[in-house]
Amino acid sequence: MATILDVSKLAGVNASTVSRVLNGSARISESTRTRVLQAVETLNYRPNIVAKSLKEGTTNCIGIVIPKYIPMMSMVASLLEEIQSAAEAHNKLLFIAYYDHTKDSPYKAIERLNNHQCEGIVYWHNYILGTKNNFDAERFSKIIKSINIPVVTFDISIPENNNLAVLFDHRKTTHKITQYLCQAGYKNIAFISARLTTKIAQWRLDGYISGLKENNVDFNPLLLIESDLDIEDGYHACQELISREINFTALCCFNDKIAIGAAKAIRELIPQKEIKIFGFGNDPILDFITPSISSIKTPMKESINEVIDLLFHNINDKNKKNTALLKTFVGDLVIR
Amino acid sequence: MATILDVSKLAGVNASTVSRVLNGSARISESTRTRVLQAVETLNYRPNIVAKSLKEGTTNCIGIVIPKYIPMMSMVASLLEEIQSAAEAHNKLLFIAYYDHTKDSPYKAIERLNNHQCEGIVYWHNYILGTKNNFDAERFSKIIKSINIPVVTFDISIPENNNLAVLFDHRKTTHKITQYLCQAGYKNIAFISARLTTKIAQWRLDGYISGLKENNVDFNPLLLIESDLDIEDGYHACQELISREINFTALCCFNDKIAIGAAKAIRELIPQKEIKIFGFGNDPILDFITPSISSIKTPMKESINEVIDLLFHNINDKNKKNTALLKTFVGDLVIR
DNA sequence: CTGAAAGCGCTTACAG
DNA sequence: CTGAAAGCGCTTACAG
Repeated sequence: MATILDVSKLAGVNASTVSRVLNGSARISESTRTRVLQAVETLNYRPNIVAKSLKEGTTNCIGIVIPKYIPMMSMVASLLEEIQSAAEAHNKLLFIAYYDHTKDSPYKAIERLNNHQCEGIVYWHNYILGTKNNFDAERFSKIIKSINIPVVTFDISIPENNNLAVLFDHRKTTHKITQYLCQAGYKNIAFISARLTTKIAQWRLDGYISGLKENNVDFNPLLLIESDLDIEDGYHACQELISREINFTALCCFNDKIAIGAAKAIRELIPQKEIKIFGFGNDPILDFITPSISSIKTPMKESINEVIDLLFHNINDKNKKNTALLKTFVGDLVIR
Repeated sequence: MATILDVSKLAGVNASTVSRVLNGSARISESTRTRVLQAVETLNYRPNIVAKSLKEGTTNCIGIVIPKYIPMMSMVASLLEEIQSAAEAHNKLLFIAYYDHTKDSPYKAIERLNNHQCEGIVYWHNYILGTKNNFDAERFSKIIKSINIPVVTFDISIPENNNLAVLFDHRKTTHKITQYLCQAGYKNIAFISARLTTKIAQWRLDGYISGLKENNVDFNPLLLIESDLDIEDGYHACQELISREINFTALCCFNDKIAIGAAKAIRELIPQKEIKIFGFGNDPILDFITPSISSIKTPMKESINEVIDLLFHNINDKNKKNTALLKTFVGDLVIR
């Protein structure tokens, strides 16, 4: 690859002049400019961004840390597309790092990105994975503090990180659902929860129970069942629920996949019953599933935009103000 | 951020010694090693990889270029996860860049990655987008040649790029389906195709027709319809097909989404008929759709592994041998 | 085993 | 308007 020196020699000028022509950072006589551009063309010269970065102390890169095995694939895709668009608009390139169930995985991902001199990082938390890898908020915030770039956390808030975070109110989510169901006259509302070892499942359960309570419906533990997160898991959980013979008339599921599995079990085992099913995520596929599945539409687009805003605002503003940075989103009911 | 000089001062040694301790590139006396590591710890020093890259002429980064609006979201997710794992295993970080329907988008994506000194690039082609942005193979191969790093192309082959590519045989795909259907006794096999302006649609159509021919079934143009790629599009295309009243008994669809939409139309409009439906991609959701949809399972895992092999093999081997690098995959039928 | 020096490819004050 | 020099933070031959 040609360097700036090669170009300068060919054009018969100093390297600094080439730099200035290419960056438009000074007035250059028309004749030298032409000669320089000519030489650039001939040599097919492209500036080495690594050298540029070292000199300027800025890499024009941002990073995103993503959990593996996300239940909603489409979320990853849209998050990535949005963040990448935003990055490109700011003329930055996007690094991507995954973390998984292994112990040090989330911290290492952040450190790798930081070592590559990213200017900012988005960390997407996943409570399910976080339970498996023993996510340690203290260790996490220590790392965030030790590196010197903004880290926006998605779906988790770290107080020591100035609450630079975008959250979903998981409690309100299920609360909205039971509220809706109770007011529509449903009383026996079953709930297929995620494993209750996870915070997120606990919050959702809390919303479910408090929604019932507000409508004077007693919580019946027999209507509650824990499940893993895939379609098959929902299918089996619902089978089990049905076998308890408590005659539920509505069913709230932790996510759309579980709901799809549950719908299948209902279709096969108790097709004569009309059961109102709720999922979470509002996967477009739901329009094509029988029996119908209502869902919660998470404001992905808005929340992602918020993440992006927070990130770039904090990259540009070195003097981070301690204002309220935390943004919380709730989903909307989509009834089918 | 602390630099290597800060560390060396604190430890009372030369910067080169710090470098050697950290890289294990020479024998160091136990006492200096301890002092250096101590200083590293105290200052929370992390080497600046940008400086290291400039010096070593290697950035430990690879890049991937992905089309926006992929029909199969889960493919993006798995491709990214696999490539990222491989990258991490090779101790490399992954850049991601998207291209879209705008004219210069794919070339620019590659150039951006190259300017950031990636050591290798994976380019994932999409024929549908390629039609919209007037993908120009000549321009593309010119760029690939002008940059000096290996570019592995996925789902397209560029001869001037040493055919460093992983392909799907789209023709064989539909050929397999019609072959199967004909031998199972189906004669009126409808086909919801993608827009025939795209190469990929033409290949699939070719496979469809030749499969029929081999089984002495005449191609009936009334059984063919063009469609866009989403669920709704499949729904409408199938409606139209049904309104033609040609009594098709089997239906081959360009992808799973179209098939899902078509299945809905069939469920609603002609529920009494038993129609054998085929999609493409074998989305796991198909197990939960009525009426059943068979599909083609693309060997994603294997093909991605092949991409990764080609990429890292060519990053490490500077003297690219002109051996057969092209790998072609065909999908398998999954009957439901 | 360790230090001093040179250099990776840029940019940018400083001169003129 | 342009050049010469210094320096970003590393690594690595070269000495000793």
